[in-house]
Amino acid sequence: MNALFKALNDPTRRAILERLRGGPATAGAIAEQFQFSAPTISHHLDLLRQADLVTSQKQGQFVVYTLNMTVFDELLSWLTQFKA
Amino acid sequence: MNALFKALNDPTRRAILERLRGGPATAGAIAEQFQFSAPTISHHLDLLRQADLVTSQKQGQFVVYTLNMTVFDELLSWLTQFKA
DNA sequence: ATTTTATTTAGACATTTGTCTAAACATTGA
DNA sequence: TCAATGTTTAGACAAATGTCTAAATAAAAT
Repeated sequence: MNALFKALNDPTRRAILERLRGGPATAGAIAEQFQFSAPTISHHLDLLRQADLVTSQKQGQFVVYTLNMTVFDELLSWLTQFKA
Repeated sequence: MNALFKALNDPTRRAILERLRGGPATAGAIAEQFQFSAPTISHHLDLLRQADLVTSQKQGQFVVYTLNMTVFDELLSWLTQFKA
């Protein structure tokens, strides 16, 4: 839960999630979208993975990142606690 | 949206929200629940207010904090974007 | 009036965070 | 085998964050 909120607390990481909503993408393809360096994006992807918001599979020299929507359920149920 | 995620990215602040789920409470009553100093809790409450997650009304020498559930809708709709 | 109680503001300080460049690692292609 | 490409790791650094104590502000009680 901590890792989840931590991961979401950055506009770049949220933008990455939104990008991944359109389907899986390689680290490089994701990085192209932003002005930041590849290592910076790699670090953001790492935090997203730590929060289990994305998964990664190595495909040759590429690493493909995929959105993991399962975790959103956890957030949703935390949230629903307040809807009343 | 930034202030919202920022406010949620702290276990103490989330605990305050859950406390407030049981009804409004004064700054002092909230502070009692935690090991942190009153100024620290005051600062947390300030961040929650900046995110519009709570409102505050002064009542005599007390300040009463109330949960604002409206903002959860915003978060919910951001979230639903991913459910599909 | 003065003191007590409730809360916030100010300032300090250690830790965490987001970014970078340089270097390492791994895979593909010549 | 060597060079190019894609990605991550390591280390540095400024900025942001969470905490504290001391002081300020405001209302209530004596």
